[in-house]
Amino acid sequence: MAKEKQATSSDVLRLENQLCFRLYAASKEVVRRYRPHLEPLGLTYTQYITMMALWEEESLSMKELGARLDLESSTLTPLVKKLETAGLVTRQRSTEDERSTVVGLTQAGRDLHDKALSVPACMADDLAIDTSLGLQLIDDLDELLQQLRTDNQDR
Amino acid sequence: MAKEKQATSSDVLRLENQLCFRLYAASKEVVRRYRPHLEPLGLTYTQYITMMALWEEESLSMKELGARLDLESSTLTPLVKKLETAGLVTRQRSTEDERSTVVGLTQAGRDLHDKALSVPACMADDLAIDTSLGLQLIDDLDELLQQLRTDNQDR
DNA sequence: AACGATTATATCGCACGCGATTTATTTTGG
DNA sequence: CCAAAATAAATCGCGTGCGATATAATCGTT
Repeated sequence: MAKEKQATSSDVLRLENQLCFRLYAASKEVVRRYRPHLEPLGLTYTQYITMMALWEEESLSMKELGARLDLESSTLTPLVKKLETAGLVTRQRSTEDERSTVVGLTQAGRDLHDKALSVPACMADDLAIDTSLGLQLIDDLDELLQQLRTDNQDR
Repeated sequence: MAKEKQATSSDVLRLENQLCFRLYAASKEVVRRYRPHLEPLGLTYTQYITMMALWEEESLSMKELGARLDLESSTLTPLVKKLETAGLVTRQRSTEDERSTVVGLTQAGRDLHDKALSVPACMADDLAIDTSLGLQLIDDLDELLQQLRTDNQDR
């Protein structure tokens, strides 16, 4: 392997693998760290981001939820049903388009918002990520996601 | 900590502000993009990175594999058993420490390496990530992972 | 040597996550 | 106006992913 600065073709090929694996590892690690903070709320990470979307909008269709969370209906349907069973959300067919299912918050779901307010601060403490690194990663991940989604269209 | 722009409590909860969500979304998207390239090999992404580790080392214990891939034995055991069923790897108890299970490559597993060589190039084409963005993300994710793992120790 | 602690895997239960398919509803083109 | 295409959810099957626990082997201490 070349030791100097020069990038060989195998370096370039390896880049994709390395980037993917690091994303995969970092994502799993951060979600793992969420678990203890979310457990008192009775939520998993995916349920938590679903509730976050609803705390912002109060009510969203399954399609809108899927677009925001980047999840398929096959993932979302059972997940939202669990939240419904837990008494946090309601599910009902839209009156204007009966193909659409609208998910809304119950009072218990709204109430959970207050308890959830402490989660980001706890996570910030727990992760103890350097702030400038965090901000830079957010920017770069946004750019990555945008690049991934724009060239999604020619597939 | 204090910025000129004060963050409100609801800003803190906002989906778009969360590093974690971006990692989660980016990781899923990249793994999704791998799928069509790995399907001809009969591998999932997790199976692929497992085989990559073995193509590098020829033989690894379950513990070593878990450390490399950042996976628990509860994930790894069934996964490696599937690779064994597919005829790609062997599993046997270590003779020197019978607690340890050693995973090795079969000839079919070694042969698969050649077919897999084209995958990173296909992914590089497919993702079409800006090189400097990719390199920067790798560096930043490395730093993130290191920070996560060092303060893991006081938990 | 003995036995409690540690270590390496394996097992179990639960929750994603998605492609493929199905069902119900709306939209559209002739 | 109506059948075909498109759309929105739901369902199914399979493969992770992990915490909790179980099991077996080794280590450490006396």
